[in-house]
Amino acid sequence: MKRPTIADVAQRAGVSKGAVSYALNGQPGVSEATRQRILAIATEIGFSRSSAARALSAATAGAIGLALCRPARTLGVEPFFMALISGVEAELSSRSYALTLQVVADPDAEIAVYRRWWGERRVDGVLVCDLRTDDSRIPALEQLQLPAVVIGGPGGTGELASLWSDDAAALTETVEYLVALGHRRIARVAGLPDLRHTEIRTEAFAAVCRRLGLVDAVTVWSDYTGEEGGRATRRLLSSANRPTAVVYDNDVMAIAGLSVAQEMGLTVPGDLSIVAWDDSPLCRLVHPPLTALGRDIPAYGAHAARQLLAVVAGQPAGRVQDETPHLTPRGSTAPPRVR
Amino acid sequence: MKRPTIADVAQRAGVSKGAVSYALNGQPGVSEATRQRILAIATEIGFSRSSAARALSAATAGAIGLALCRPARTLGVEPFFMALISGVEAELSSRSYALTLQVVADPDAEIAVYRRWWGERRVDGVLVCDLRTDDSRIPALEQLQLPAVVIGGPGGTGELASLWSDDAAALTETVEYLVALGHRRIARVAGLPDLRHTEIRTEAFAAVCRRLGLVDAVTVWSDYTGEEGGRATRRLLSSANRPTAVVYDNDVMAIAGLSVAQEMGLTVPGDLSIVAWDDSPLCRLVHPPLTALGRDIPAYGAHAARQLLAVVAGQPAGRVQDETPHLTPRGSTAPPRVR
DNA sequence: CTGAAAGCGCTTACAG
DNA sequence: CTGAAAGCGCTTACAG
Repeated sequence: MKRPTIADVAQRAGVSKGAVSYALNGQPGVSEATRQRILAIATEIGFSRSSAARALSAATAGAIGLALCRPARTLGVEPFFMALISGVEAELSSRSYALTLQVVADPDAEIAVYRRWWGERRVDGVLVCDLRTDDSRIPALEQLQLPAVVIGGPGGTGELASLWSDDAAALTETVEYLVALGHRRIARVAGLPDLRHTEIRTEAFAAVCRRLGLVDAVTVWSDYTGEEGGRATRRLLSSANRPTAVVYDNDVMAIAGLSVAQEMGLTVPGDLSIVAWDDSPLCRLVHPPLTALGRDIPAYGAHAARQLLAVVAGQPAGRVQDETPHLTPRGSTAPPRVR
Repeated sequence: MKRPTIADVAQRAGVSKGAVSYALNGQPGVSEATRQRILAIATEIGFSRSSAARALSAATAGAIGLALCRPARTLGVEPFFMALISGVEAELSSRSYALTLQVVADPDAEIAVYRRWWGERRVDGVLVCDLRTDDSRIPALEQLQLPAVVIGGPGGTGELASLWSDDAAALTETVEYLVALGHRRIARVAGLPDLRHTEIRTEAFAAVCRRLGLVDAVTVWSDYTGEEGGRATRRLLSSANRPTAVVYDNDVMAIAGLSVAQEMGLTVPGDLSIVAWDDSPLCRLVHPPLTALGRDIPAYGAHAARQLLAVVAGQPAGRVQDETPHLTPRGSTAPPRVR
């Protein structure tokens, strides 16, 4: 099947290629009647502009890039990324932008991808995930002047645009809720320590525990996998002065923690309260369903995409705050049973 | 930062743009010494070819497309797609191909996306997921002559290339295993009925149950969500002659089923054995860990990508069989407790 | 082995 | 409001 070109449309319409281009782009230069006729013909013969030709002459790729830097096994299990991507996608496709995805092994590889994308003019901008402490990707992107929106912060995003949510407030609210239930020994199973949001949560956790006088507050580090989350839980629950509540940095670890508690003969929430971060459907899959900190992830992705498109269009890079995660209490939290 | 072009490289090397192009493409037309010098200069000044210019002149997009047709909520929870994508990605990026992703609402929207991608020359080929019974995407792709590999089958893939795994054999093995344990009342919670692989599994289930004389074998339909999977399980377990074993079409429904069983006071595996399809890390997250039918999904994705690239390169469309899912027995299956 | 030139399909000043 | 033409950055026959 031969692909129709702009010349085919022009010929059919009896106008020049330039006129067709103006009509397609909604620019002045053609009368409204002509524009309508041209558009009708384009639709009729199933014409779509070559993205390559368009990119070459208009110097716009019509695509944005997302590089995911996590090992394949973590990527698969956490619903977070798919939810984010579906939101990004919804926003992009409504504006006829494509999403180019790449899985990378580490931040250096990710920088190399950005450099290549920039050189190839393959994307108009990128969405940056998993902001780290002292993140080498930030200066690299600034140097390339590749439009970018960092999903993360606040802080550590340099001159780049960013979209962040107030994890500190969410964590503080959670601890206050647990304390209100009567908990005094609260532990936290954190994600990777070099991620910026882990750091933010860790600081907030320390601050609220200090303020509320929780001396036994302990944070243990993990890597978001169920395996590690389970192991960390086993360690916490085996300690002499075991916690009566644990807050997990993602849902997968929380589910693993629940299963470890049950395996050790503890009742949830009687002996142990559990709170998960990221309220995916997984939290409602288990018994008891997990109390979780959640927010609308697809909306977050859509928001980031919209912001990136604005930056691509030349608007100044801003630091935008998204919805704060809110706590949905379910069956996994209750007052601690006296022992 | 100004992006270097092929002309910059040519000038630095003191050769023509054509020579640089030949050197970059590994084609004859330049001496080995010149080629090395050109490549060194290209690396030195950080040159990458414009994907747009390349696509326009070489008529190759350097990208393949993947349209995902599932509601956002299902997409997020099932680890299957992320695992598949990571495998696809690994194969593509090793060959410098990009992956263009799009989430669509239904098959018609998906066909529209294919048509647009084709018109825009945005992708060189597509990977087709979730093959349906009498799938309208197949004739549409055949008509467009857009290179494609259908992930699914056997059967129903028209003249297109396809990659399939023998789900019938896997399900048969599973039922035989359960019968060997002593189960006689086996139920199956199936995925969406119009998916080709659901149909294949349903037929295989009916066949093996007939062969082994299991008169109480029952299949109930669901939609892959935990919610529906849980509901289906509740229905099954409330029936007078409730099954002693249930096979689920994905891991999410199996986990929901486990939780429903526990909530109804049944012991797994004592009162009920559970088998999950798709052996993701989720299966090892719960207690007891789930016996599951699994295979290497990233490898499956990589295999499909490799096959698509071959089709794009002009090789004939074949029907390739991938690894058959194998059963990994864990704590959720045992001989039925006599009652 | 190398160079000059046409062409891929658009966009966009520039004249009319 | 419209047309003719240059140009985006490559690839690829075609001469030398």
